[in-house]
Amino acid sequence: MQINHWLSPPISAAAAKIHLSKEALFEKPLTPSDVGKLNRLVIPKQHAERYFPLNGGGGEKGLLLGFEDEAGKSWRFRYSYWNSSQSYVLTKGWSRFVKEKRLDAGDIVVFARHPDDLGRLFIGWRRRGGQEAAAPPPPNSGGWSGLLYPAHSHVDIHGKERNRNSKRLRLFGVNLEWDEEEPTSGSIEEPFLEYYSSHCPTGHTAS
Amino acid sequence: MQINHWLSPPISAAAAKIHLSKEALFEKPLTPSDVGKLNRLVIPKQHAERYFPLNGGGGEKGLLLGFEDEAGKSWRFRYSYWNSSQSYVLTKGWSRFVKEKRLDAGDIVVFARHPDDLGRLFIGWRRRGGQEAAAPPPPNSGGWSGLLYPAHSHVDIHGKERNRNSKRLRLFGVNLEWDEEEPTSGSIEEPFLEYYSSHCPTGHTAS
DNA sequence: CACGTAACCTGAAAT
DNA sequence: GATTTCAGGTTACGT
Repeated sequence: MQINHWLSPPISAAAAKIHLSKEALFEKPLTPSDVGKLNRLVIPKQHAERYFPLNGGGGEKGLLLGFEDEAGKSWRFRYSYWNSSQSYVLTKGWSRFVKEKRLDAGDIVVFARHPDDLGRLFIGWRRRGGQEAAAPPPPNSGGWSGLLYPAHSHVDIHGKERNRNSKRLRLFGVNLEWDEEEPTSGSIEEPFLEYYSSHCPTGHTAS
Repeated sequence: MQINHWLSPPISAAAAKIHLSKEALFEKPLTPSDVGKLNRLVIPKQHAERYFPLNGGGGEKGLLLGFEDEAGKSWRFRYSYWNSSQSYVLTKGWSRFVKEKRLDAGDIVVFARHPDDLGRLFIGWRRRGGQEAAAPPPPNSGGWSGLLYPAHSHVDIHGKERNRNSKRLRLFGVNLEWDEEEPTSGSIEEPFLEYYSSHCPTGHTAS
């Protein structure tokens, strides 16, 4: 069963904002092309236009987007719109990210931003679902050194990525979403932190 | 056995200059990309910077280089530096040359200049090596209506192209280099002229 | 709007 | 082992 890691159960958005450092934007399950020789990541149009708008003036040659990963490492990607395929893509720099993180088709890339500085972007990832609950994650099985909360009220509601067994709760104008099945025992935060931070070089663990 | 056509045996540079009309600069064995759909010829950096320097002032958008072929026909190519690949290229005009000369991968393009007018450039070519010594060259098997001598004293001394069985002689400040094995019978000039000029429409043959 | 070509990008290989 | 080179790709754009 897939755990939706950043949509933790009964935490209010305000409470989350206090000790969570990232605002989730969207996820992209990687296609074979996303991790293959095309050296590009297609960003679903609805997310691209909502969070990374290219309003013409943004530059016909696209722009450079800077992200931080779970270790605080900086990643800069060229972001542009391809008329030929009518799609938004990350190009230059993307293949290096795929290689360093050993990403494969089915793995999921997570985009987020700083709640108080919307220009500060983060990129995370996790291994493709199916094994997390069945076995302890191997080292480097996922990346992000912090908690997340959703940025808006309709995360993938219409997308294929939405977990149809999840539950939603609207608090303080923000919808929260989480999985009901197979709740983790004990603290709701520890497994998440354990999972995401076990290999984090900056030491942001749940201790 | 490949004949090094412009590095003829015991001819002094001065003698050569009297009746040879071209100063050899360098050769480029054509890659599949050089003759393919990329419509560009990559000029090895060492040769580009030595003979076709683009000193910034040459124009960030490159410059137009004019050459004469074996028939005296004028060819103009756009010559520029690609920052992305850190390489010097001939672009505009190149594909027409490839098509007219029927150049294929492995064929060799030869660059030369006028000894007394260094701004006068020549471009020649020959079919890929391996058959010249084994069989008489077919019509249109190579192009250049003149003799060549090396432009400088260290042609590929450190490169892979240098024939390790060749001999060198320094005369008048110019190193000459030639193969000792399998010397051509008779005149040292006739095979060269025969080979390069057999199809020359202007009739500059060895007659 | 299809085609030709300029410019950009990357991986592999050489150094 | 980091850097440079360049062959082989890509997209973008002008005609």
